[in-house]
Amino acid sequence: MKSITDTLEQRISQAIGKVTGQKGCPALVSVSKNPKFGDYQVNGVMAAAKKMKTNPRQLAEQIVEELDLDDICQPPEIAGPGFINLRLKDEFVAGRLLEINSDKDRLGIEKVKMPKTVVVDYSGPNIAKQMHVGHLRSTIIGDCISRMVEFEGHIVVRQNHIGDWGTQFGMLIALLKEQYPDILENPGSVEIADLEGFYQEAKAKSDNNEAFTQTARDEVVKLHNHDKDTITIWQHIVDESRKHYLPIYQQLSVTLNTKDERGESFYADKLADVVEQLKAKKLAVESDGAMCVFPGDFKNKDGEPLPFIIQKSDGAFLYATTDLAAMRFRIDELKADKIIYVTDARQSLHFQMLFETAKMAGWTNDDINLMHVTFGTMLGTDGKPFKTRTGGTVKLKDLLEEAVQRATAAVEEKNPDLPAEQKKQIAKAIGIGAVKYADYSNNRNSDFIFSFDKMLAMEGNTAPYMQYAYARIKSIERKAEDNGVNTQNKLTGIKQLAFTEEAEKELAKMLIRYDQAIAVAAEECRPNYLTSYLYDLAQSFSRFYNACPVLKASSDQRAVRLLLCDLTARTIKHGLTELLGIEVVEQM
RNA sequence: GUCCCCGUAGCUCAAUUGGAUAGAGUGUUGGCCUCCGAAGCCGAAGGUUACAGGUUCGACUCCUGUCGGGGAUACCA
Repeated sequence: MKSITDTLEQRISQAIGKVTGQKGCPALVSVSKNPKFGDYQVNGVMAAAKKMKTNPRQLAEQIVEELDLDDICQPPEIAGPGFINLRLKDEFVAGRLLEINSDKDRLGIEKVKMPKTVVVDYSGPNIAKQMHVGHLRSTIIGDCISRMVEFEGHIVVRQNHIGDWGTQFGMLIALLKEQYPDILENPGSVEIADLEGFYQEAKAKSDNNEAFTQTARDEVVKLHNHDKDTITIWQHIVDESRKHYLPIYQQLSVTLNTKDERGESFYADKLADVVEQLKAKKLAVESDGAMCVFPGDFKNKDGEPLPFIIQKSDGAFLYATTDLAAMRFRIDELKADKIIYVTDARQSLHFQMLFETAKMAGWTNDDINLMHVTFGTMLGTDGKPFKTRTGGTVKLKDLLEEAVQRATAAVEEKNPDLPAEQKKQIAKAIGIGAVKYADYSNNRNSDFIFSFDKMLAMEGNTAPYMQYAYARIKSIERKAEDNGVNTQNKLTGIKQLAFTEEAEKELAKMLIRYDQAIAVAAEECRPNYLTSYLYDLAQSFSRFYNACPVLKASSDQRAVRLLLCDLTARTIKHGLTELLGIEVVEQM
């Protein structure tokens, strides 16, 4: 079914067009902030009046004359300088709820009619090292974007642009060869249990031992020349590394898989061609020994044109080259209509130059939407970059473990009598959910202060609050079941409902807005719009819960209220598990 | 120097991109459990949206400038 905002937007825009005789005067329908102004408000009349050089209130009256919204709204009201305020009819709201109720999978939300191919580039860990907190935001924000866009009905191609080809692999290969001289005979027998330790060891040796440094350099050259033995060892390191980061994706309920990996190594043999073509197009020129493109009018600190360096003076390629190759692959082979890059804000200049260069080269055009989705830095409670007490980087694994541990303590305190296995599962859902939700609920552009205490707080806009709201509803349904009322049986095939209490209506109106929340969050790539909606919904439910007894209500009322409970639970569950990748629990 | 992001209640943050009286949480404070899970709900207090101009019916939002914080800025990614 079509979203209410879209329906209203369409009909009212049409009426505006008819009255003014002009195209391009959108109705600009939005949800009213203040209930005094109804449920939805039309903001576009003032702009249209300006265009027509006419009185906005009069224009609004003419538009209202022309409007037929009787099936949806009560008679529209004109207010202020020329707003049109709309109040939904109870019957319409009830009808919507019944439609949502009858669609178990998609809660009545239509798929887009014209699916696009959307490439989402996110996570992208440097796999020589263990994943640390710096990877968290890209990983989960990108995952939520992928899930939302996919749910809308677009074709999402996830791309995990892993760092698997850098110079650091030279020293890892050299060290592995040194420690296990017979590794080539049986690479599978060698395990790297402590990836980070192994990296540190290689780095220390590289810093202090010239002979080793030279060997490492030689290995890089061999790697890039596809030397068979070196490639074998490299592949082994990649495989070992994968054993470390795939479980973290799994723990985070991140949808990335091995098949989504398309890292630096994949593009390695496409880089020379990128440079050749840019040279042929006369875009790349030599400057200070390096091959550079000078896109746009970016300046360096001396006020001179800023180069986008695609080949170093020693002949090596850089991430600019790789990103250009990747963009060509995504547009030419993956047929991307849109590419979303989820990386921190510090890389914004790089992406501006990348996009500009690709445009100059004719590798992309205005039909392809290139979007750099930025996010701020993760800070500690002291406001400084998030580090361990000793100043090291925080490993993602440790961070998640601590979150689960803290959640375990909370569950133990609140609900000690649950079976141990269930407590464990709840603690995991709460702990991991808290970490993810805290990040999602923040505006991604702001720097984000990481605080276990805040995110695990049981009150406020947190994962536990959302999970609690869900668990409470499930508790009602269990109680109903005990009284011989099966909620699903009761609600299947329900044909009509009537609201009696204000709290019921408020909750119902929240429920029918879920599609709009997803649409906006996906469009802007802002998960916090979604969490914000879910939180409003949960609060709306809590008010309803306090005001309207469900099980003790009369039979008719009970049916309406059970439906409201069930749809709330399904919406929260869908939002959390399907779109945010956060588990819900039946009890907590 | 140039460019980008940010500056909103004591604190942590929103504000659907130009809409009406700037909202939540937390903290402070007053109330609500013989009633479906109080990890909850209702109320009070708390603001010159850093500052100064400008654009217009209307500005936290757009433009100009100033102050303050962060980041980027030639061969790491």
